[in-house]
Amino acid sequence: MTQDTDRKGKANLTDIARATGVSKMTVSRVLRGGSGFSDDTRVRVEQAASRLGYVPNRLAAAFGADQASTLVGMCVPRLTSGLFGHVLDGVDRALSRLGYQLMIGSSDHSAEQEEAWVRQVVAWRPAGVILSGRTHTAGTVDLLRTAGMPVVELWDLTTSPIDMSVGFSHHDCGVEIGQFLIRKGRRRAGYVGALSRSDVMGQARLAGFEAALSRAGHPLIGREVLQDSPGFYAGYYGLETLLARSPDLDVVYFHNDEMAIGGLAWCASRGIRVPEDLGIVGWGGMEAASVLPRRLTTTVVPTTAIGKAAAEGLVARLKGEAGQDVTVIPTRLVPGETA
Amino acid sequence: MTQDTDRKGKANLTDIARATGVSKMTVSRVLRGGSGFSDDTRVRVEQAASRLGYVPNRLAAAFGADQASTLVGMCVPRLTSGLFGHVLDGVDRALSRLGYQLMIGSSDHSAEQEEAWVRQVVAWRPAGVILSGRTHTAGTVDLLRTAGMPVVELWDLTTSPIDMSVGFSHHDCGVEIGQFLIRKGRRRAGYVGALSRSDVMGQARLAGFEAALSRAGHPLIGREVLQDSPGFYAGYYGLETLLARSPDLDVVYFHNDEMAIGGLAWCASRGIRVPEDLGIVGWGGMEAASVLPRRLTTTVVPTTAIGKAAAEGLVARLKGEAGQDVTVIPTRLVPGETA
DNA sequence: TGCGGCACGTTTACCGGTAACGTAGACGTA
DNA sequence: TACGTCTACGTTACCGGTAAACGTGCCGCA
Repeated sequence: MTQDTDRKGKANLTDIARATGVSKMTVSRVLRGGSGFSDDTRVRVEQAASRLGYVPNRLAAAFGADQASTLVGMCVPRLTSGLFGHVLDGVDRALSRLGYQLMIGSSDHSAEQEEAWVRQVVAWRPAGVILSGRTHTAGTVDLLRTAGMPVVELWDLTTSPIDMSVGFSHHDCGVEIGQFLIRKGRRRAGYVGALSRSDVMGQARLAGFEAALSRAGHPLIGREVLQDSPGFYAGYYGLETLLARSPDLDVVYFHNDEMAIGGLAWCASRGIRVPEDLGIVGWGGMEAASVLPRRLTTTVVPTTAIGKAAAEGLVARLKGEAGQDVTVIPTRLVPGETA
Repeated sequence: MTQDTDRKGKANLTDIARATGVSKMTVSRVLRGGSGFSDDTRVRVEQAASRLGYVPNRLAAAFGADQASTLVGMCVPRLTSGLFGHVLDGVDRALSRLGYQLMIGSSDHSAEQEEAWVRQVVAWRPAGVILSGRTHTAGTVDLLRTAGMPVVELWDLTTSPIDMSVGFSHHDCGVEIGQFLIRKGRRRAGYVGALSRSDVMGQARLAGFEAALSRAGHPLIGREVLQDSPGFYAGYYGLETLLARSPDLDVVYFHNDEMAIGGLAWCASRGIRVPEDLGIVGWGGMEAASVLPRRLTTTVVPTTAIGKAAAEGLVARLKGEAGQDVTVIPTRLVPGETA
């Protein structure tokens, strides 16, 4: 009795087996909901388990049955990004519903930091890994290939994924905005971005934007890319700097909505009318953007859906279901009233 | 030679031992950087390890040496919250620098969902757990107490933590804003909030706010608490609803900055002058708030610092250093220009 | 010459689960 | 009665590390 009640917080299968008078294998079978035991045994095992405050040891289970654990690793560029918060949320909801646990890390837009994280996380023998973007070091790819676990690359589509890819094309977002602005009659476009380390995805949008403008015969006039985090301040001061150099722009494409809102704030402070004097275009689909006095012209990214699709694709592959290698989750251009 | 080069992605200590001609215990010591081996042995082991593409198995390590793993669990109310994104970032940076891995989950402001998550995560025998808020089920507390691992409750301070507490008092935030508004001559205050499930922390701010107003003899006139997520929309329409009922308010305290910005947008659309006709006060210290045409009156929360302090406190306890049980990270009232 | 001590190892046991296989008894059937 | 089959368990081995205990050979020193 004494050893029953003084739960030291560490009852294991053997303790339950002893208390019940069966073998620990039988206890394991009952607790995992298998078969091969009587109803009477099941009840006695369950009671003993709850009386002893048994907490299963997944470490031992995942290690012993050397097959897949229920751990999934995910690496995002920045944890402070509102967009990736929604992606994470989509992943987390889908995974926890399916009984998986999420390990996260951030790369700070550095492929080297991503590799360091992958090296750490692979040591935990996770069931699968979700990465952001398509730019990885050779070491990262090697590590994941030899580990032989499902890998989803999300956010920026690639036609030759390590394993699976979920997202959209950043380049095409830029192209779409470029064509849209040309149709709206804009002819003198500028760009304001921010480069935290090597954010290749923002660069891909810019490249698409430039390509579309050039094809239309009205190439990009000026650009201002700050070495700063892509937030409101960077947009505010970035626009100021850009217009000091190129005062005759008629529209500015921003790295994202936060920066575009910073740009709008700067226009408001200088009495510049939007969109009459200057068009302002963002990217990302921040919630804030849709409640501004004027709806921001931007590209809305279905963040939660991307996270959900990535998680579900991963789990499908784990269960042996043949899923698609590349899943496109389309973005949506919202015309808004600022361009 | 063949078995050397055909790495099936699963070399273990025994393989390296065989390749090097030493025992696996010696390999273990070398790879963990201990002592008790010659320089020659070290070099040969390291070379064999890299040649075989050895990836340590932390599952086995954490399980075998049944002492602490390097896993840390953290549960936040919502992954999509900008503030908690920064907290997560602070935790993640501190932990990864110290060699720990982060497992996350979200409770959606539900103590029951938090308990379900704790039950999952404790099964992984993490080194420690970080929770958000001070409201937990009895089951959660029990689980963590018997598991006997360090626990940090962050965000909302409690004087009787499960183990450790890092953050500030939400109640005091409300009191401070209440006193501030009274000093500024406001006499007819309202409140607009949103209640996603049981967000007790917003309620604590409201309670503090009301108490301060009542003590000053000018109690809260009206409130509007929406059953919605506390974003821009909720602030916009919440203010509209509140003012329809109580048109003569002279200041409104919002659940957070997002909602306050929604409120500002509504005022702008109706030609209501801020702060002359109506004061607007937020909470949280969103980056956006400081670049608005008028700086928002709000309380800035040092989110990253809280995350960092929580992670470092946890690790300090793991290393046996005696840390504080309760760490106060003060918030800062920013007067702004909207009240 | 013998002894202690150090540097450099090896051996053994074990963590807590799970897979694979073994087995006793009940029951059905030819 | 002999044989097969099913149910409800028990036994054993093993996953890949780690801790602790236990060898060695060589050195210096009394």
